[in-house]
Amino acid sequence: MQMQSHLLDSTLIHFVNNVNLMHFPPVCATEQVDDSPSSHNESDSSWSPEHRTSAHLVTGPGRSRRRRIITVVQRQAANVRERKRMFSLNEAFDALRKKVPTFAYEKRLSRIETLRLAIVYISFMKDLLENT
DNA sequence: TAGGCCATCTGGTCCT
DNA sequence: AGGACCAGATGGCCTA
Repeated sequence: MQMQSHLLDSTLIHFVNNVNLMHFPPVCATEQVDDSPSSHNESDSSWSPEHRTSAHLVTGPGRSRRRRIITVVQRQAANVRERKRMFSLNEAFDALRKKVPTFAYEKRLSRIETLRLAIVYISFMKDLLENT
């Protein structure tokens, strides 16, 4: 048992040494579509603080014309929900970071690095299982 | 100082 | 109708 865990430890060290996140193959090169409805900025005359709480009429082709009126209170509540959602997402990332092997002195993995390392680690362990 | 990462805000869309 | 999810925009912080 001890020998087995030692074997696993050395294999993991080997794995960590060999993994190179910088050369992870790009998964999906998403097309850049420039019809983003949220690409508002200060130069947009309709975008003033007074208009921030009123829903904009969506007129783009293929877009729903359904319009949703959002009050300041609803917007603030939605912001709070979004913060909570992102917080729980980050908690999940932290949990995943703890499961993925890294050296202690290494800087904290970013979210994208954590995901990529987890993918590599899972396939590594899968191969290990199949070949023993 | 440029680039990477992250938090936050925001509006659109989907789902209940 | 309203919450969840998503993606774009933006600004701050940090590091090479």
